[in-house]
Amino acid sequence: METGAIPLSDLHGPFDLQATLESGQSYLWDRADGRMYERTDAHGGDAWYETVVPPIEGVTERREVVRVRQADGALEWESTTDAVPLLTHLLRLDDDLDAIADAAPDDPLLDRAYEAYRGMRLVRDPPFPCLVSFICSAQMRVSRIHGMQLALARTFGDALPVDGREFRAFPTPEQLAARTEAELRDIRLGYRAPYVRRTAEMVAAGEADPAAAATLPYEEAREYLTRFVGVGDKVADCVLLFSLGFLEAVPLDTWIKSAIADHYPDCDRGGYDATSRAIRDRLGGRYAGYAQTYLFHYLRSRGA
DNA sequence: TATCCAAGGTAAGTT
DNA sequence: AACTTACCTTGGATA
Repeated sequence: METGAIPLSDLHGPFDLQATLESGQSYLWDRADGRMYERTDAHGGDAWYETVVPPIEGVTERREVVRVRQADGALEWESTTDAVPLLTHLLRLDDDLDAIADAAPDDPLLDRAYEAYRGMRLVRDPPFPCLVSFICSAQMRVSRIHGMQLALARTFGDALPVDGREFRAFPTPEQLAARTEAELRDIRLGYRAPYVRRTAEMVAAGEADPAAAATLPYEEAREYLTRFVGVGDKVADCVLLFSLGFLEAVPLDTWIKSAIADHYPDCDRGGYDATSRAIRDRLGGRYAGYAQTYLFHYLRSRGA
């Protein structure tokens, strides 16, 4: 594999790899030491993370393996290709985090969240794996959602031998569409099994394409994604935020709902659409999704 | 050791 | 359009 390093001094603002990859945004990376999501807040800071990336329009033409860790003020990487453009894309290294944090509204809770995990970036997952991840996320704990994606890759994905090791690609829409509901239930997807299968079938058949939502205005894009089975407003917002670059998207999950109840009660407008607009506005509009993700990680990881 | 409960919701059926 | 209910599975809490 090729190797290299990206000095963090090249970025706009700080960077925290562990917070970025273990904050419940992406479920597609695996931690090489097997200690993903463990509360070893001693530091865990220099662990290797690895993933297999599908072809991405304008970034990679083939499937590639990437490993990355944060050490000595740099992102060290190993990859089957030059990983600089790939990591820049996946980890949003071009985001000006200082500017984003500075533009955030003056709010005591949000200030604490930004302060606690400063350096956490939003991710940009490949669309189909992201869509499946969040279909699986319904009523699940973060660590189990991650386990489900690993199981999908191990059980149904292609093996990629590299340097004597075997990596597993996330299954393609065609591969998942070819499985039965029972086979998906066998790896403990539960009632999400038919949702994943049907959605994979829709994508494989060209009936709809999650990436196509990227060209639509935000609320139309959310509406578009809900055509997939198992995708409601919340899951659609997650895909828009964590894959398609809609930084204004605010997924209304259990944590943000309790934050609304406790801290922004006037933003509760009953339905999803209206509440979404109100909290998006309260969290700064354009980068409201960044604020949401900091709040989510802050509230969830301090066991409030 | 046994039981209960909630976990980054959604779809389908009622009112 | 707003409100109920069922849905797989399991780690962690409670008895």
